[in-house]
Amino acid sequence: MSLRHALLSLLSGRERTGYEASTDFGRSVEHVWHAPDSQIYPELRRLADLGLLDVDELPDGGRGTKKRYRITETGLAELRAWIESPTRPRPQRDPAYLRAAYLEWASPEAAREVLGVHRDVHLERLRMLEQVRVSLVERTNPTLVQRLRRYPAEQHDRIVAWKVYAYDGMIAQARAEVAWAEQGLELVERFRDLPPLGMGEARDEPGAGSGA
Amino acid sequence: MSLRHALLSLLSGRERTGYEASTDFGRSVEHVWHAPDSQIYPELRRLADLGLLDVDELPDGGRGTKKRYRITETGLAELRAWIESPTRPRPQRDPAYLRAAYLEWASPEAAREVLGVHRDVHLERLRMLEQVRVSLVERTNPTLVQRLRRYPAEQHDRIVAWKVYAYDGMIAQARAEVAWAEQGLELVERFRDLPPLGMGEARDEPGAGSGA
DNA sequence: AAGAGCATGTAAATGGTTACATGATTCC
DNA sequence: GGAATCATGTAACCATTTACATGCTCTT
Repeated sequence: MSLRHALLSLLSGRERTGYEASTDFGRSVEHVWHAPDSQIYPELRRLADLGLLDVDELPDGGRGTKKRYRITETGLAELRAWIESPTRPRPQRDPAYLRAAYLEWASPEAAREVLGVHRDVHLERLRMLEQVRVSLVERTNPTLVQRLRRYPAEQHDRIVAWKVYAYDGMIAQARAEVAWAEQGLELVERFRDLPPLGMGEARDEPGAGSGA
Repeated sequence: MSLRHALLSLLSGRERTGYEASTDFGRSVEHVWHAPDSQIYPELRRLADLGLLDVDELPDGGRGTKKRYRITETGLAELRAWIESPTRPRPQRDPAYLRAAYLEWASPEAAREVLGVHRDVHLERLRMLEQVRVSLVERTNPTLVQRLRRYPAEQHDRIVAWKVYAYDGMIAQARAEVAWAEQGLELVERFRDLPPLGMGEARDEPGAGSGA
């Protein structure tokens, strides 16, 4: 239910057309909350229906119309209320950790591959996050620059600080994932020569009648 | 789509009735993959329909029947194939990070509360994870003990090692969350005296016609 | 006699994924 | 002439959440 708040967050920076919202989303909020276009356009409309956004239909040179969305006072109040309310953390549900807990079933080659991909994916994410972090600290990030223009200079440090803070957290997460994958790769080597597990060696507990 | 594999993982340890599966799930796999009963029972049935589990209906002393589920060769093959295949990481979608990125909207009191809850939740999770880790290393964890009974002693170290590895990863994550929350609490104090952000000071960019 | 544990779910709603659909304009 | 970008979505499906539903047995 937070796509809603991701969009309100974005639109609290400046008004945007649906298209701008969806592309800017992909460049900024996306790193914190993923959503495809097919979710964004309908959600913008729903937010407008609820009065959290204002819409203007702009003629779009023969092409049809585009819509300009602007956050309302109600929308801002909703955003603020959400930001100020702690919510339970999302329940644990990460396939990588489930898989890791049962890697005794994988061949050493497959385990190496799985953990290698995990490391690489998070290394790449790490590089991306670090780049964005730099653009925030240097205040060259376009989405941030536009946001700052709306607020007095005394507010700028704080606005930037929370963005950087969020990225710092995700950077720490990404580094932890990389380190974890590397530990995993060491474990694979430690058990490299052990024969694979099979159902063959399964022995049923006495008393657990083997059906038929 | 991995509830399926969470259940196959659990049942690869030993056969269970639906009820045992759902309670044992809550004690073990749950820490890695959350699912409520209302998902578990129907999924067990689906897995049986697909031939990944065998079912025996056992009379349950007047009460009705209970079902005993046992993983099949096909089920084990499916589990193994899933474990050996890397999957894309789940897209980023954590409300805590979205919220953090816009904490300039919160009052210092609310921000303190939000971050404090985050820290406490993860501290508690951390303690739980560390306890389970100990029970794995000492091999007193009941679910683990039952699993080990099915495999030759030479396999035990590896089986335990991957479970511990998964918990180590989650422990690192929990610690990172706690540290991150604490950094956040420091940031709150740094901006304690800055007036709140409001829509009041919003200035529209020139050219962005103020509607109506 | 009450409460915990055994034993099993259904139903409705929400949220997210994937694939598809359309057509203009501007840049190379 | 073709690709990228602008500009919107719809539809079907799948997974997850939340709330509810039922009734027995064993222990205190």
